[in-house]
Amino acid sequence: MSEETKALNFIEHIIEEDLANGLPKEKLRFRFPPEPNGYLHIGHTKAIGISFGLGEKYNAPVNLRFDDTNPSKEEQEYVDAIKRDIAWLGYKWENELYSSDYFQTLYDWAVQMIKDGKAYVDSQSSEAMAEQKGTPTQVGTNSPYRDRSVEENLDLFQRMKAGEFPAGTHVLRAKIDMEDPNMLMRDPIMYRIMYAHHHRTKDDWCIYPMYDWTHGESDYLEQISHSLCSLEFKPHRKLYDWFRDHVYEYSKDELPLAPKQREFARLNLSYTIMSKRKLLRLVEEGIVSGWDDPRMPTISGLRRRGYTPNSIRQFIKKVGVAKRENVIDVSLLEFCVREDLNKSANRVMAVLDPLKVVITNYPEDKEEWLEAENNQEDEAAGFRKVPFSREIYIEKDDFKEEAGSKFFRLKLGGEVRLKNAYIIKANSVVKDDHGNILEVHCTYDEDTSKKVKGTLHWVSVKHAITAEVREYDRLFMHESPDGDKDKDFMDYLNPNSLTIKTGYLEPSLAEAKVGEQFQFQRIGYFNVDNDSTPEKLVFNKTVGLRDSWEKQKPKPQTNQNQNKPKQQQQKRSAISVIQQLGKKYTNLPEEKQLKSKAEIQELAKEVSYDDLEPLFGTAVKKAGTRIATLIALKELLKNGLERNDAINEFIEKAKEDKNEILVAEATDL
RNA sequence: UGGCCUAUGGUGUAACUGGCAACACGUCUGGUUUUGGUCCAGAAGAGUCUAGGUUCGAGCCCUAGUAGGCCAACCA
Repeated sequence: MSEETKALNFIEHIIEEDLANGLPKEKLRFRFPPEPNGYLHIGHTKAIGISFGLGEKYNAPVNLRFDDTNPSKEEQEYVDAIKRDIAWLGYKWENELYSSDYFQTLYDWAVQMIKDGKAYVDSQSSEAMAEQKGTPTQVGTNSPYRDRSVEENLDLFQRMKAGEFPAGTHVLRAKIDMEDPNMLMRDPIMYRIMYAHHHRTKDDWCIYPMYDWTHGESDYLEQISHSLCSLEFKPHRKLYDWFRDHVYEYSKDELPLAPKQREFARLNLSYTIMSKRKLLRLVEEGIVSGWDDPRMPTISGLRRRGYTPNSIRQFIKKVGVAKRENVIDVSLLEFCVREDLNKSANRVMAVLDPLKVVITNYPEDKEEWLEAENNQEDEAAGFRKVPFSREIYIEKDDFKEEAGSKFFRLKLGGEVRLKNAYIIKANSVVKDDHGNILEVHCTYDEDTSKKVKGTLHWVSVKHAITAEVREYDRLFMHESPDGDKDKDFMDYLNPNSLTIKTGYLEPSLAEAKVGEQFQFQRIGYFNVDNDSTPEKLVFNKTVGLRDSWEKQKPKPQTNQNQNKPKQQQQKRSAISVIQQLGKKYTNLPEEKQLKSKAEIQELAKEVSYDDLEPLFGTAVKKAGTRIATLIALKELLKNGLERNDAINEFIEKAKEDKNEILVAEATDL
């Protein structure tokens, strides 16, 4: 195994370090712990990719554990969807587990904690407890029940479990420190009473453990070595460790490994939302057709849209892992699907916005079946036949009566190649009363060896089959729809996120099956939607082809006002740029020094003496800054600045400096 | 009147124990091409938030500041 020293992310560094410090490689174990209360989305794929990716990299097991401690929000439907999505991405979990499997162990440990005086039953209202909890900037105060005896706590807790109390009357709390600056340490709740039906444990329990008391302990029970989660759980780490250290004392003989939690920044995608609650709202309010609507950022939505597992895994690989907040541009995701589909999708011809072309010198009854290559990127893809006849459709955009030389599609008097067929020349147009073009009349030439600049896709009118084609645009018009706290994300909905067209397709598509993917040549990648039937084909546009022609045309209107954000990073003052250049100056190779020097001289024109004088006092050690200052000063002197004592002193000091460059700059003064 | 985390080209990530900032996307040229796609060649774009300090030498270490994020659910 030749270790090519690939750049590691910070989590991999941690693991490598643990390994180097004696953690046996066989002890490595990870987990992905979704709560089954919604569908997985593109943000989750990052967490999935990290933990399962690590499992693949180190050949370590990865558990799929459903964090199902809140029966009121969780459902079997979500469990099934989550499993389907992870499997579809191509990941294999070692065990399918549920936090609810550990309820009894958790309970036993809790009893142990009570006996050790580390937990107590509180019997106040949630309001009273919230009040005592304090605020981030204000310490909390102890509960009046904090010092109940062990016997009383034990009795109460058992009776909570037995169902003797109504919901909300008692809770079990860890006894930690109400003055801890970390609010999670202020006697966090471990159990609450809930008379709810659990999707797995049914009605066995009426007390349910809270996240903090469940999650870390589940990790410990599964002997997870590295418990990876997103940044907002960072404050929980202190509590994670506190709970873990206690149960470790109870069970270290059977469970020798103490897991550690580490946190990474979650993924954000521009122009989309990632909150399960908000996605649910889109579903419930009928904005989208369901969790798998192709416009949804859910995994099932992306799947239906035509994204491939491989493209999503590539995407996750490319976005990397770090600890700072980030917003990934959707163009990266689009790049990843195109890259994948380019290799695998067969090319076909489809016209989505038809204009009829009549080839006047082609016999009325004649038809030919011409050979077409399925995918030039894949030799094995083979060939198929496409029918040609006197009347064909081309794309409306592909014809103009008159156009400049930059437009190398069809224009009157111009020639263009029909993909897989002949070269045609446009001679005249037929228009209706309003001047709309109805037909273009062309003549064809059988000699296909000619050099012509443009190539168009087309489809024979007589042979064309029709299909419903759904084109999607981003769901939101704002780069971060939920970024503004006092603006509802629904206000940014894009009313045109779905466009339905009738497409005219080459007949080979008649047998296309649900899920099959194609490149409609010169347009984009499309797949057959679930709604498709043999009687009525339905296609989704996955993503358009890169289009360098579109970019040259003047932008229609509204969109892409990239210049708007224009972050008001106030232009940095000339003097501060000079300082910065100076900082580096002495480290630069000579060539770059000259460049910097010229730049400083240029900037000096915008600098006043008052800007410069404070820099005379720069520490002797900072030779670079002094050089830059001197260069700028010389420029000012050249432009008529009078010398004064401060200047003279600065120059004299420069002449005596040990730095040669500085001395050299000073000598000619 | 707190605590914790973060700060590198437009975006995202790199830079092994300090040694003149790399890769990808995007952008712009040019070439090839029966897709204005793909592919190939090349370019521009940051001197690493600011100010001090340690060092022969700092994006990496220290101090202070600034900016952004997170923390007050019987949610996870």
